[in-house]
Amino acid sequence: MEFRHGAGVEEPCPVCGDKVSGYHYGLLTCESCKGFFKRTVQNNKKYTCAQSQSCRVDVSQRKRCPFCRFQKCLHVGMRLEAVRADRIRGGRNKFGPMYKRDRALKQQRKALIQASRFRIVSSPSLGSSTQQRDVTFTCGLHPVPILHCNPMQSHGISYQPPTLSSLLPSDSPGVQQYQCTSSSNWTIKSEHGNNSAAGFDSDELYSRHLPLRGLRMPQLVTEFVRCDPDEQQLQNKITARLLQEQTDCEKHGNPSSFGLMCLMADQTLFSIVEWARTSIFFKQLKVNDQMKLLHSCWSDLLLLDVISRQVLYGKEGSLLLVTGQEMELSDVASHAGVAGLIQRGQELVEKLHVIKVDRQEFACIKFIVLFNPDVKQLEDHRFIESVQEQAEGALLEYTLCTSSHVLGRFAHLLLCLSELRSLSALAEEYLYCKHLGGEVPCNNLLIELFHAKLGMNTQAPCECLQPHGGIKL
DNA sequence: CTAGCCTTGAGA
DNA sequence: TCTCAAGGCTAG
Repeated sequence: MEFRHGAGVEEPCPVCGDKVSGYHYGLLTCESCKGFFKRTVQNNKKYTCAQSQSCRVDVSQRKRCPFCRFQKCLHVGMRLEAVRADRIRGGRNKFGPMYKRDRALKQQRKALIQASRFRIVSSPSLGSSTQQRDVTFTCGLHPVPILHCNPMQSHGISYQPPTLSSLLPSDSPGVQQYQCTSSSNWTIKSEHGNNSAAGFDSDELYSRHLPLRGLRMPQLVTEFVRCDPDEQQLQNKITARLLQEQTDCEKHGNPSSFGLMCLMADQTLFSIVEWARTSIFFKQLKVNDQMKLLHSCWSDLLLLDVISRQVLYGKEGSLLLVTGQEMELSDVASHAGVAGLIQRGQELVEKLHVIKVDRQEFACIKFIVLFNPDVKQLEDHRFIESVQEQAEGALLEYTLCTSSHVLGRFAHLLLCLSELRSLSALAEEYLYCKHLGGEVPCNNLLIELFHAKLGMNTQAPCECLQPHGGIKL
């Protein structure tokens, strides 16, 4: 039977990714997984896995290992008790109200996301912000005011960072079993309310006017936050690396503040790659897709890292660096070529600060940015799209729980994300000018990623896009 | 054994 | 009466 209820129709089967045909045994699945689950339970089948009980289950390989397929059915939340012991056909079971709630929730979420997107597309303020791009953007080579302490070397540094491809695992992680594949396993409320598949009570979604900060949040948000590195550890790590660079290169003349900033950005990019590499969902992607995603969004993530630090820990009027040091914003902004960028960045920080965006929301936004299904030639496009949808859904549910404004906060965050992307494009432009002026230290990840992105945009083959390619500058 | 299609029947 | 999630059937 075709699934004809509108909402959720585009969602893939959480077990194998095939087309969903309706609610079966607790959640939306495809016809084949429904049949497989029924046969297994009715006939009390016992399977064994010839491998390590972590076989990939997708449309093409679902027949290979029934053990792992059944494990995945249970993992995503299919209900044994929905298979009737008496085998009586027809009628309705006790899950009816649960399906109804889930459908309503999905529809609500879809409508809210669409409404938010519509607002973004039609927002005149955003249109103008993109048009405000500084066409007279100068490529001035004046040094950016330096930090208050620890001036560090940048010119002439024999800096040899690993390439992006060497930071990512060379083998395909695709063989790993998906660990958390469907939003269904935490959006469906169990019949009795206290034993939903992953602990999230969908009734909370309907009491969105109550301030629920501090109460249970969507499990996916918890998962996203768990992937985030500890700020203090990150600070220590990057400071140590930069100090090492400094001692290695003390003999190479006067330090350039811009070069120093590049090194800092470079180190931050390493930490971003490390974050992505070890994050839920991302580690399940093939290396080619991982590289394409990172090549596409590195500058957004880098800027998001800077901005989230200002919002969460920063002080007004100063720029808090990843090393914990502070710079006077007026000093930074006085530098030719970045004034517009700094001002808009500061406005964005202020907006996010006013609405008190928290770690949880930044964690979701990072996943929304990383899992961009618009990136060209992705192998696992459907999975990437579903992760972005799940991240958007998690953010929406979180904002519904924490804000009294149903759509306002979520829409506002997406608007800010749009502004972030616009700003990061501007920052790339600035970096490109600096690069042409020979001011960006060579052999750094920043430049590798920058060139990779240029290659993507022009659709020209770029060696940096190759999984095992190195830096060719 | 799989998976697409068919039949059934309680509840809205 | 209609819906749709159960179980059943069967070709491949």
